[in-house]
Amino acid sequence: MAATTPARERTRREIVHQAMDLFQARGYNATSLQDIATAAGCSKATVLYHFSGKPAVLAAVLEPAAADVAALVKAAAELSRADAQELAIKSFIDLAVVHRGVVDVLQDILPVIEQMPEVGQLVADGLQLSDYLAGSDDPLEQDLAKFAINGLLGECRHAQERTDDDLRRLCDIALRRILRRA
Amino acid sequence: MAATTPARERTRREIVHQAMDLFQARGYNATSLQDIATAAGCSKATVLYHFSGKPAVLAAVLEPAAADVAALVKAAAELSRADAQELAIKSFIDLAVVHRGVVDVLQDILPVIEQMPEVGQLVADGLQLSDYLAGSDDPLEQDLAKFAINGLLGECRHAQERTDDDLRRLCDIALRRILRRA
DNA sequence: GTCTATACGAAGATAGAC
DNA sequence: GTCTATCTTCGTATAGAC
Repeated sequence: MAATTPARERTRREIVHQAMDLFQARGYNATSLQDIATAAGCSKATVLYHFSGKPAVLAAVLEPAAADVAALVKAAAELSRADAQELAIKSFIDLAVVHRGVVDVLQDILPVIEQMPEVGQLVADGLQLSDYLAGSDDPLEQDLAKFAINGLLGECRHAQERTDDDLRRLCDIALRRILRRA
Repeated sequence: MAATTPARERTRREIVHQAMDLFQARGYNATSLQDIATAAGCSKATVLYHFSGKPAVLAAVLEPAAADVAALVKAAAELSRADAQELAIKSFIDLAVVHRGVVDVLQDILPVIEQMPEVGQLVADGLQLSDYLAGSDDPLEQDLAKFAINGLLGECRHAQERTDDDLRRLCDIALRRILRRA
């Protein structure tokens, strides 16, 4: 099979990769297109050739995580409520740990997340997961599930130095304590 | 006792008040000095007459919460470890609920909080409280305390519609579940 | 595809009049 | 104390050459 225009793809990938690192380290707001271009070794104009604007770069950065979350939501929909909760506990932790860089990025755009159609689906899927996590329609349990998610996401922020397994173990304990599924 | 130059104080207070509302609604980064000035009914230059810059406005906005947290840390230092933990559970919830607007604001400056000397003391006091909350030197309990704080702060964000008592009750349940002090 | 050069606007901050 | 006017810097985005 033929390689798909290597030059174009290589530059594009490098832009997304560097943008990810910068968004994570300094936050989305504090990162300019110039910063991204410099880190990627190209010019601002090149970034804007590949992406329609800064929000489009953000969407590309979030895309792998958004796809994983969407797949999880779809899988949970096939299960019974109890099985969906157990899957949500296990898999949500996995996703938050593996994509913890994305968690950092999302944190920074929270105040304006409603005005970003690029992340709308990801937010909607996250809320759906919160529902599966609660395991029931009891408002208290629903609130506790949201509480747990906030704790989980907070724990995965700025946790680059931790090993994946350590972080997973901690989050599993905390989640099961809150949800009383220990 | 003589009133302290009412005109000056009145304008200053109005600036802080409006800045608080704007920081909370749109985030610190997304709020300009012009926005604050317009909301306060004065000019940008007037804002900069009262405050040395945007970070100084932020410091003034955070000041009441910072004072309360500092007082709590000081009070906990006088107690036994077990009593300090119980005080931390009760009072930290109170502070987070009462100052939940400030929690919103802090959220937005997290990525750059290290570069803001204005909030350094508040952050340091928060970490100290996390220590009291853990109740022991066990690294797992320390991590769980941080997890709990993240959940607690997350719950207090964007919670303007909730009553104080509802929010307090929910946070108390969640905190005691995580810390196993139910 | 990628670049340089540039337009355009908004932000923080200052100067000086009133 | 508060204003208008201005400066400077920096952001996004576009135009056109290579």
